[in-house]
Amino acid sequence: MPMRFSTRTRYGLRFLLRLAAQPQGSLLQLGQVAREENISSGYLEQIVRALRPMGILRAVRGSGGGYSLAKSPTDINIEEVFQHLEGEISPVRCLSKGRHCQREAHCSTREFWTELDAHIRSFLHKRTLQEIIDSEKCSVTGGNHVELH
Amino acid sequence: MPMRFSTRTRYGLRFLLRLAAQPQGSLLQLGQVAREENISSGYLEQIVRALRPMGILRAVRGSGGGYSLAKSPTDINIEEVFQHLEGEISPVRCLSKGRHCQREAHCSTREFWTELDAHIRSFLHKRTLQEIIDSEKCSVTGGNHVELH
DNA sequence: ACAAAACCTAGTGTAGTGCTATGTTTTGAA
DNA sequence: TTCAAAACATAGCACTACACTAGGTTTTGT
Repeated sequence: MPMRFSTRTRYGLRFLLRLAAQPQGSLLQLGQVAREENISSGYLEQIVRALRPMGILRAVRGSGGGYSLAKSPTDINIEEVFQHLEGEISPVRCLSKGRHCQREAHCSTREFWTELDAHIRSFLHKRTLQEIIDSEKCSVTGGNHVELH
Repeated sequence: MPMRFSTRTRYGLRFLLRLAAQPQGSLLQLGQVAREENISSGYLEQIVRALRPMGILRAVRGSGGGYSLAKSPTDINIEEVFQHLEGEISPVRCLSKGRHCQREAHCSTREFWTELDAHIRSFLHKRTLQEIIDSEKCSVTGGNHVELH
């Protein structure tokens, strides 16, 4: 039933959006996000760890610490974010880099999967974090905080 | 790591392509496809069963029976095929029909997921089985039949 | 009658998801 | 200099979905 992004990707994206919503330079604590988004903080820590190599996070350790964005949301590419969170985004395994499919040479569907892969990737590649912020509905009715996870 | 289509979808598509490659009206046996594509015939039967409600298959039972396409490949839509094989194609669960997500009203990412969903769907919706046949490479080197599954 | 095909259902090993538990290290404040 | 609060880190575990296998039944040509 999948062909789905995991919670890792969904939660990770939401975390980044929270950071982006903060005033420039101010720190946001992971625990607070976890509480507000109703996500286990231990789990969220793992997710955030996957993002660290990207270099888009500034972390301040110790009491009073927290996270902020190290780059502007306009410079944070969603394809790259998803690659770090999801690991890989190919719609079929034989397109994963490093993989070598034996059918390759005479596969009747490879061309199709390649095109689909490119189509999805190009969508993600064109997007930045800022664009997701911009596309948010203005009709945020706020108030209750019953979330799903 | 997924965000992947399952083998059901991949095998099912390959089965349909085999049928399409047959001369008009002639029958192709599932067992033969299974052997040639190196797929378990029991598993392929389950997959083919999922396609039956679509009405694109003509099955002849009994000895000497087999399958053929009940529609022209130009009239077989890939989105519909995938929906039958995969069950559902939403990149996130909360977009599945019938599902009601509690975050819906104030979700900062819903708009984004909706757009991605539409983007993938439109790609699949535009395609027919015939177009996949046409996009096959002509460089089919044939000969060896070492397949992966 | 028999074989060969389509048709059908239940069960099963494995991998990956979505966590929890349990730490260690860093740092500001008392 | 102790304490608490934060980031940082690793192992393990329950559950689900995937990818099958096993073992049938029904239909039909020879």
